Amino acid sequence: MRKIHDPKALRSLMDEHQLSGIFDEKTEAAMELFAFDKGEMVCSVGDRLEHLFMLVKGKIKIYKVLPNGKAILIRFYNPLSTIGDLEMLGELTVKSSVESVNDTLFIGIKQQALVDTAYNDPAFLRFIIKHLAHKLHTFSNASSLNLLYPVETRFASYLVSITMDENDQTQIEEIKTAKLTEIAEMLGTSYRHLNRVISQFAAAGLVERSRGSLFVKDINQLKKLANGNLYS
Amino acid sequence: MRKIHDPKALRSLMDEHQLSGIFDEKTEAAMELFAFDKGEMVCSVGDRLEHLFMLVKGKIKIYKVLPNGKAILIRFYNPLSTIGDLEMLGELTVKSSVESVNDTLFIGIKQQALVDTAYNDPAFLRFIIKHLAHKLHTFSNASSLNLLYPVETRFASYLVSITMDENDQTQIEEIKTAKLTEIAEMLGTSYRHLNRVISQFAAAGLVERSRGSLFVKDINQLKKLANGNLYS
DNA sequence: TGCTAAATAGGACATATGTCCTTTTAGAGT
DNA sequence: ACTCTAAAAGGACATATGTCCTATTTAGCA
Repeated sequence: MRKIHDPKALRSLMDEHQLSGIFDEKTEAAMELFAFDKGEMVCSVGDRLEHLFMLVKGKIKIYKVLPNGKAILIRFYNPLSTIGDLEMLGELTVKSSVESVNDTLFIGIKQQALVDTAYNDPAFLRFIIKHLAHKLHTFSNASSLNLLYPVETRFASYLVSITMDENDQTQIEEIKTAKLTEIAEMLGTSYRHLNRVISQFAAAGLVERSRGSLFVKDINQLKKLANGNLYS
Repeated sequence: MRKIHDPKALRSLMDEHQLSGIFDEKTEAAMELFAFDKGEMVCSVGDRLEHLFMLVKGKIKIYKVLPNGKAILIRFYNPLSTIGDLEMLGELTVKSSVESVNDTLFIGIKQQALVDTAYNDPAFLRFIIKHLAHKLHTFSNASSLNLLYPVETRFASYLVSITMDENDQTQIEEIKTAKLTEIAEMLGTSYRHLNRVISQFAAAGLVERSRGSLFVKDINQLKKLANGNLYS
């Protein structure tokens, strides 16, 4: 995590996401810009967050570590999304892990500034509520669907999510299988089964596998399989 | 839905749930008491809510109707929970269906009153945020677990949820299988498979089946199977 | 009471997925 | 280049669940 002191960039990002002028000045004054690198953890279970973050650029991955020690993918977030809203205003410690999928930028508000100013700014609080509501809604969608669709569909969706950026442009076509095991866990399935699905995709020409990497070959077909991109 | 004009009861329920004095007077003044009967719908998909409700007594069931027309259980709520927060402050129309499991009481705040007063009451907004955060948290828990546990576990959990009241007392032991088909949908499984699980439970003496009703015989054993009651 | 339609239960088989192992491959180190 | 080890791939079989169909029961009604 790097703090970036660049008021002009901050202002421009706020404009881009229509954040300017809706909060009171004290809240705005407390905002700073932060950058995370690809693969960097934004927060982990048990952390005590020092900032409330609003994702303004890049993509992040939310997952949960279960009692049995396994991780399961909850979803991806694109801008504009908030991180730490639960923790700041409800629970105490982080309950999910958040990882930066590519290079990301966040607008952050320090905990103390929240207490001093944003806590009493109805516009800010309504902003948070709106985003929480959106999270809850998309999340309940995703998870009902999760229950209903096979791993094949979920994996296609995962590939699409990780391959497309926020403007629906193909971003990467090669996926480093950090460990396929991890992806399997994320999808709530076993490594063995994920493997089967990959073989199947490979046979159909949707992906190509070589030396521990996956290459997406036919993103459009994958999109069809994904049934409307569950993880977005 | 019946509006109940009983300021004393309202006051006493607010006390019981530590709601007194945390909002500003205008917000409090806008609160009214509502009752729903067992089985009554609190809201359905597409509705435009006229009130924000806080469940103060009884139990409600949240489910979602999917594109394919099927319904799937999201969860049960006990007091104190809010209904309509998303709709009032984020989305426009109701996205999930809410049904009163038994006789319930809600504190309601009319939409107009929200706009006039509660919208600008930071304490109230923080209250909503806290409850949204809790929903999101418990919900993400439940749904990750859902992905991991078999129908057997989910059904045991369903039985426990519907059988226990908010004080963990056994409430009903007979379950009218309104239509087992519906329960199957709620659990995201097929009628056929639910049937298998029931037979299995019956064979193990956990439930008894007769003339379209289910009788819970061994709630403790069911609790064990439920693995910590996913739906709560 | 007997008849019929709908609800319920269950049989047979197919598919999705999990578990456990074995084989193959890719790289690191010599 | 050779060997060794860990990651990756995949075979074999078991289990969970879905689909389709048939048998049985229930409940209303003639």
